[in-house]
Amino acid sequence: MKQKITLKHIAKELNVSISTVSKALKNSEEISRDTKEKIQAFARLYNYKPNNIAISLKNKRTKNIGVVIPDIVHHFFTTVIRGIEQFANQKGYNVIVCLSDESFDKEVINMEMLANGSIDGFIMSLSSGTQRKNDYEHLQQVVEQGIPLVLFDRVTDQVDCDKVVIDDQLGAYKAVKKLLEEGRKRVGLVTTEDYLSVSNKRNLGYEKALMEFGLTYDEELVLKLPSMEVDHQRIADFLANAAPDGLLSVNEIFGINALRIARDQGKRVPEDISVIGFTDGLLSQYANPTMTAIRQHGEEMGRESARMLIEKVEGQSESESFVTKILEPTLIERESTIN
Amino acid sequence: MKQKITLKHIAKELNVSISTVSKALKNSEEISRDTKEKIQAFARLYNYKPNNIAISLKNKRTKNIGVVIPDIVHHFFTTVIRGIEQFANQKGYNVIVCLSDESFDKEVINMEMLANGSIDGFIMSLSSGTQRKNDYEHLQQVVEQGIPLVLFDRVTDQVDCDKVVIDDQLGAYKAVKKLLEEGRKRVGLVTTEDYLSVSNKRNLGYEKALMEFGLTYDEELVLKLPSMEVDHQRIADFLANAAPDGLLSVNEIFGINALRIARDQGKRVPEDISVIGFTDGLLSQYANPTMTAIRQHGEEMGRESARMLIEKVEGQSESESFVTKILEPTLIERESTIN
DNA sequence: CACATTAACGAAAACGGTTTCGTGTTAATA
DNA sequence: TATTAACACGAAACCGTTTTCGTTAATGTG
Repeated sequence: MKQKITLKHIAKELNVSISTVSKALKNSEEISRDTKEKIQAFARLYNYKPNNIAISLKNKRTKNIGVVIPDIVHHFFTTVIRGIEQFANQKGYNVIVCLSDESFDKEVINMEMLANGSIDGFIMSLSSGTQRKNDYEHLQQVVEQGIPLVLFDRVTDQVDCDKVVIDDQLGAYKAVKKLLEEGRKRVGLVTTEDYLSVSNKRNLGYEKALMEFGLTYDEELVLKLPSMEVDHQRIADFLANAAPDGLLSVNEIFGINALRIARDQGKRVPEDISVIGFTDGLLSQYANPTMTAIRQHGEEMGRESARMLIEKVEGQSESESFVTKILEPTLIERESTIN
Repeated sequence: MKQKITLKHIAKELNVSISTVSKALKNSEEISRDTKEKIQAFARLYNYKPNNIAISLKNKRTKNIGVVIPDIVHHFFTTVIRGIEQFANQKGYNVIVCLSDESFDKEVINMEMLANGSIDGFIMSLSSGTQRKNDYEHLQQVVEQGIPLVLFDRVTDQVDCDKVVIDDQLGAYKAVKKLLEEGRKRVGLVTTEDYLSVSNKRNLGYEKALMEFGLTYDEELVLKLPSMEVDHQRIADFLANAAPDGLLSVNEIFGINALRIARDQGKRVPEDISVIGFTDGLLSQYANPTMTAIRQHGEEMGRESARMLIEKVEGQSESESFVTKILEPTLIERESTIN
């Protein structure tokens, strides 16, 4: 087993000091050509690579960024990670992924683990547990310690930091407008309970579009599910009782299920009911019929988050200015609505 | 901005030495009750947390594990990561995710970055680029340096290390057997070119089942796609020309597409053609018709990989014994086959 | 020849911990 | 009273780098 070689080894072997080796490998002017060549050759021969940990300790910079997300088995988050990776990697950063599993406690634990020197900054999306609890002390702490933080998608205005979101209200508005322009009269909404920031905004967009078309918000047409779990029965009952002729779902999975259930109930899609779902993941593309969707641009969101974070991390500027970047959602029309 | 507090700060503030503080916080017997209480109270008050990097440097253990996978926007890998996270987190480890993007070069770069002290061990699945190139030097190097390595799913027997796979051959065999038992006479296979280890084994299982039913391997019934890209045209041509009445796909996405294309060609599924796809991700569950699938047990694979890796990392045993854990694939029957 | 300058290198501190090995003080023992 | 053991703590090495600040010897200058 070839143990990793250190400066000390090289120094001893070549009868020079550690500092000389260090300088030689950095091509310092201080060291003579002869010595540098000798040392560099030796280092190359033994495949010397500096120890990241030691360097991190010295510079107080790890070149790691911590990403904390609620769930990874979720196409949207997965595309965001890809975007983050893309940008971060190219800048020489590694990505440490932690899953909060939608739990406040896990979110806190993960952040505390990472905040003790393991990372240079955080990119995160709040767990539903955290949004429900409405407690952001752990984020405040991180910010106070001077660790850069970028929030994406599920954000809160109770924490001052950089943020990247899509215009959720606009997205919902676009979708509902599309449905109303099709001539739908009873446009329903499948959403989660109010604690989730994004759902909230999407609900607003839904209302706004209704108003604009002279319709009023009808509670009967809104199904609020308590969690991310798909509750088939409640969706089925909702579709049967409220009898919507258009439907917006705040996420993909509810939308896909609604689509299926509607068909099982003998409704034709899109003739009897047209459906639009948020996110635009693989399921929307491959469902039958394919589902019209609001694209959230996860990859761009990830890249942008990484860009903003790394700028803060590397920026010497102590400027306490935070920006919120708002991406525009795109309506992708497919078979579940009328073209 | 509250800067993180260190042992040195506490020591100075309390007029004791750094060693005393360190020992006191570890509740060492060496330190008097009074002093310990004083120090511990102070540390708690200022929310002292030891610096991970410093500890890592000292113990030469980072409590990080590196996961290198070809792609993250892929349900299977995503479930594996979740399994890894689950186990690793509970053991106090963080997970650094790197994407090779199916590229040999990126795989090498990522591993080299991490191998210089950033992680205690690797869990990885080979990129297609690597399998195509058939070059595993970077893995050999890691192993030689004494860094534990666990390969999962896409493995190679050219590297001696722990491995976790499903019995791909058996999976394909089960699927094809199911199709043949339905009475299918022309069972086709959609696969990738031979360089991918898993595809290879699945092809073998396909052949084995055919043989067992007295059929011979017919090249016309096998479509080998050159990459992971979905080539609609070739799939359509294949379905039209070879006219299979049963189909196994080595991955989900090819399967789903084949299913769609077959229907577009006027074929009824499963009456005219029944389809089984590997992986069993969300698409299989939500396709229309839902797709019968070979479940790969990604989460279990992840947990198992993490378990094996951490055992090696923490095990003092220099036992050079490597095991390959083989998980049994499960056939999940759905609408795309006849029950 | 005395002095200043420069080239080439090493010693040591620092990053933030852990840990081994003293060392001074006090109390117990002979 | 002299010896010893236990107690409570500090000094220093160490992990692997980087970097500042000497230090030495050779060279150049007047």
